[in-house]
Amino acid sequence: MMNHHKDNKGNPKISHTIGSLIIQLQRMERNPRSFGQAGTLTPSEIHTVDAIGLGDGIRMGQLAKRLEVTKGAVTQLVSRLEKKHLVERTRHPDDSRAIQLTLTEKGREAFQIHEQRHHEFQNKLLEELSPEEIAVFEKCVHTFTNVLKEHNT
Amino acid sequence: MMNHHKDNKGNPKISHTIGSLIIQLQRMERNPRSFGQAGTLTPSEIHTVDAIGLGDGIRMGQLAKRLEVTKGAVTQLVSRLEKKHLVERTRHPDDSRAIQLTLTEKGREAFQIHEQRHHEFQNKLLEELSPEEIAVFEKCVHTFTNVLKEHNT
DNA sequence: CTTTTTTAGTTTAGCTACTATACTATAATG
DNA sequence: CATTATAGTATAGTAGCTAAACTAAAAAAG
Repeated sequence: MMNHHKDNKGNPKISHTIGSLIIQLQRMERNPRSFGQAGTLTPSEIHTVDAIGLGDGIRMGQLAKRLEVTKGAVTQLVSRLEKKHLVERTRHPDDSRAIQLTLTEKGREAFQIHEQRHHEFQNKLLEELSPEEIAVFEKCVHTFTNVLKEHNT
Repeated sequence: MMNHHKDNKGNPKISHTIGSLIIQLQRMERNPRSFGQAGTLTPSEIHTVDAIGLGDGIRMGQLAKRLEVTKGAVTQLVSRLEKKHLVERTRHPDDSRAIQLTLTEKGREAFQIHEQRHHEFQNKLLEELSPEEIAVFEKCVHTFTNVLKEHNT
C-alpha cells in the first residue's frame, strides 16, 4: 500500500539483477546445441525452426516480423535450414511472389525436442517458484517487454 | 496454496512470454546509442564502460569473468575503447603482467549517462508495477538467471 | 638459484548473425 | 497499360564473439 509511484530509492539492485540476466541470455544465445537427427543448431536456427513450427505455412516476411529482423536475415537463415533439410520453401498458391515455409520430418523432430526442453525449463522454474509468484512474474515480464519495446523504437 | 510442485499445465504462456522478452532484449543488444561526448557506442562497448566504472581499477581477466566472455574478446573491446579515449590501461603496480583499467573523463560521462538511463528505465517500471510486484519480479529474475546459468554450463 | 609451470594479456583467423542497399519478379492501382 | 507497391534475394560490410597460438612475467619445484 505504501511507497507506490516513487522513484527507485528502495530498489537499487533491480538494474544489476537485470544486467546479470542479460549476460546469461546472451551467453545462451551464442551456444549451439544438439537437436537429434537435425544435428547441432545455433540459437538463431532453432528460433527460426520454432517460429515455423508454431505457424505452419508462414511467409518469409511474416517470419521476419515475428523474429524482429530484416527479410534479408530471414533469407539467409532459411537458406541454411533448407540446406540442412529442416525446412521447405513452397510457392504461395495465391501470390506467386510469396513463399510458404514448412518443416520437414527432421525439422519437426528438432522442433519437438526444443519444445520438450522449454517444458523442462518451465518445470524447473515451477519447482522453485509458487504459482502466485509465476503469475506476478508473467505480468512483470510483460510490462518489462513493453517498456523495452517502446525503448527500442 | 494449491497446485504447487506440478508440471506446467496451468502456464502454457510463460514460455511465449519469455520468448518475446528474449527477442526484445536481443534487439536492444544490437542497437548502438549516443552517449554525449563519447559519441555512439555499441551495447558491448557501453557494458564494458559500465563494468569498469563500477569496479575502478579492474583487471582484464576480472572484466572477462564479469562479462562472461573470453579474455581475447575483452582485449578487443578495451582496445577500441582506448582508441576512443574512454578507457585507460595502466600497468598493475604489484604484478607487471596485469593491467588496471580506469575510465577517462569522457568515459565517466558515458558511464553517468548510462546510469541515468537505467534510472529512468527503472522509474518507468515503477510507474506500472507496485513495489510488491517488483520484489517478486526481482526474486523470479534471480531464480530464472540461476536456472539459465546452470543450463549454460 | 635455475628450471618448469602457471597466469595475464594479446594476436589472429574464422564464424555467426545481423544490416543496408541494390536488385528481380509479381501484384495492385490509377 | 504504366506506375507504384510488395515479396523475396544477393551481396558487401560490420559487430562480437571463439579457439588456438603466442609473449612475458610470476610462482612453484627442484
